[in-house]
Amino acid sequence: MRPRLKDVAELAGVSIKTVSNVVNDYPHVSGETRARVEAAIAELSYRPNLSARSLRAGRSGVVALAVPDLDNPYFAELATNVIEAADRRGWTVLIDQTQGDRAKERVVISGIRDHLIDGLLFSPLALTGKDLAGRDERTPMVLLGERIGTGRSPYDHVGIDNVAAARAATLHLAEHGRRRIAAIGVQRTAVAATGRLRLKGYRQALAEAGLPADPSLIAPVARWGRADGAEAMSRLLDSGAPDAVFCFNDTLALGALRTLLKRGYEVPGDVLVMGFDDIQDGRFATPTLSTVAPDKALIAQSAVDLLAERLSGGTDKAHEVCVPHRLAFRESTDLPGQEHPRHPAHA
Amino acid sequence: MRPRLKDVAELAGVSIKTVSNVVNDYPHVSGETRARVEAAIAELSYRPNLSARSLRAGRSGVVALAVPDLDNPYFAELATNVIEAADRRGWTVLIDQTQGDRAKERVVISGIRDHLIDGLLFSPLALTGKDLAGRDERTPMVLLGERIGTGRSPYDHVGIDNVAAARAATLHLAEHGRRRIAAIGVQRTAVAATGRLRLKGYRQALAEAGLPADPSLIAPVARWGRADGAEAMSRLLDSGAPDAVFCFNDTLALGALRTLLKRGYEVPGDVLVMGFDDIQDGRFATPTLSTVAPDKALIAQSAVDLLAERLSGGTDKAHEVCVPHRLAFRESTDLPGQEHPRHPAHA
DNA sequence: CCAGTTCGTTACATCGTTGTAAACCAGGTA
DNA sequence: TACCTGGTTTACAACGATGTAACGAACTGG
Repeated sequence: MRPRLKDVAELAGVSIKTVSNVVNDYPHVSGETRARVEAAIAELSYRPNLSARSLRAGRSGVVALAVPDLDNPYFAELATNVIEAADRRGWTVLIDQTQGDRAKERVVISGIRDHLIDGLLFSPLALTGKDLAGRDERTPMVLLGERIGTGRSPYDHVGIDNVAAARAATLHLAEHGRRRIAAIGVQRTAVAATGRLRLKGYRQALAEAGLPADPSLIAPVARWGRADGAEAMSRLLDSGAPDAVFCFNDTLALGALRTLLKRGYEVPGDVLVMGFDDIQDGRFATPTLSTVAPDKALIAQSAVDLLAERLSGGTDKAHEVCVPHRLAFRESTDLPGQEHPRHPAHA
Repeated sequence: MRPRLKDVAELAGVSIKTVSNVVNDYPHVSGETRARVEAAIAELSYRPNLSARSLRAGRSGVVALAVPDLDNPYFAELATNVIEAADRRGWTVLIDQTQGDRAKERVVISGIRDHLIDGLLFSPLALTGKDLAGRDERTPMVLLGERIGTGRSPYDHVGIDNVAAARAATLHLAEHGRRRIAAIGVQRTAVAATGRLRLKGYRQALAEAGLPADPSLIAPVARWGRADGAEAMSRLLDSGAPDAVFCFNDTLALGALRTLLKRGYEVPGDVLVMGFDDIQDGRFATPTLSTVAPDKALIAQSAVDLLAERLSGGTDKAHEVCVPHRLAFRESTDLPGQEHPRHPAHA
């Protein structure tokens, strides 16, 4: 079996506690004893039992990150950043995939892993305020991205200003003189707060630019995947072509781009395409994808910091962190005055 | 504080063990007692302490998945599948990112999380056989993808036939009559067994097709990202254009594709492009990316199954599982006789 | 009516660790 | 010599859950 403190203690001829003291760098251990214990530890290649430790300490050093789907590059990149930020604090990250499914999301917040995780970083899609209200508030939770419920929630939240970002993105399209600017990403069924906020920003921009709000230019989707974007774009083209399209995330945009190119439209010549999230794929698509770039590293870092504050018994008041974003103008919107190598085959 | 068995027991007026029996569906509990206990559990919303359980049981129900980088869609998709397969067994997955860094990989296999995880699913990049030899064999480990060392390793391994797959992919390019078939993905510095195997398959195919092995057509890269592929393609074009390119993974291929289109080449007209991994991005690139499609779900499932067998004290002999793959021919290689909508702007 | 069986419940020890408090052993002071 | 002081080490009791063995009660059959 695996060696325990007891085995090390016997081999070194000291008490269990002394070994524990050595392991934990307790100061008052004589050099000679320490050496003997360390030799014994090495010989048996002893490793502390983390389960016992966390039972004793009431802390496990593990936090959970719950996201809809790692297949989605945005969440994969977010997870990468979260894992790195957690690592800096010596935490381990455990990942739950909810598929954006309400039942699964409910399981995640229900404390199913209570006592295994010290905290939860949660990126919800389908939960309502009611679901949250029923939650036992034992394990601290920080919400990422989507804010749940309309009122003041008791949970820390990290996000970006979706309305402002969507507004700026849409305005950018309008500044190119485009007048039929479509939007892809509204979700009819789900709670989809994020989608609603981006829609709001889109509408604000249209109004600001003096453009009519044509409902036929708003393409609903079931999910935010590439296939959904492709299919939605197809519908838009069938029902009267737009001259620009703002997609609520990059995977939708890549899908839309695919449809456009496949059907012979030139991007950005015929249709401008703007995405949201700044996933890596967009930087290597042809044309490269203009997008809203949230500071993902900062989102992850802020979330981990908030959680750490909660864990150390910090403030009661729920914090609301708004992480900055910037717009990345690339070939798919071909901003004049900036250098953008046109695809020569189209030139 | 959080309720323990003891609190529930007191509330229900029974012993701790009886509550435990109810929680664990132990058969011999009278209906009346069970009801009372369940009521108490609900009232306190008691949750078992998983740390205590795993201390007692010697099992945590947590397995670790160590991959280079979730940013890479291949590993993100693999992780998705692993999490699903683990979920079916009631396991939780904890993710380590190694960045393909040898030091970090060594930490992962060194049992740093001994006793927290029951098993390890490991996708190594940089480790040598020597690193593995020094490992304490306490936590069962299953290797994914890369096989380590040349001889028989004591570890279970799940992978695909890289040589055969690369050979088939390259032959497909040759069958189109292309004679200057480049390869992107050789890594000079690292261990990179996978890259070597795919190179071997590539060479076999060239020989088989009676094509000369021109070393200037082999483009080395530092890593397997999009930027590396783009840059390698650029070098290939500068040093005498190839008429087809086999990339050792899809991100390299997407990078290469980007460079080709940016520099005015037509794909597949001027240059055929073939990738490896079948990540989702490739299906929505323009042109869509032909690729080798390993059965990722089966890889994940097999790995989890092997680990489960080890955990239940299974066989001593190391298992070697070879998961089937298929070739996905898409627009970037434009297989004649198959329907492939050409990009109308190019038609 | 009692031995034997089953059922429901319980006390206890244990998993491996660490905080607490107390014991121990110098060496120095009174 | 007796006492104190400080560093060093130790015994013990938790943390919360569960397997074991044993208990009393209710039931069976002879």
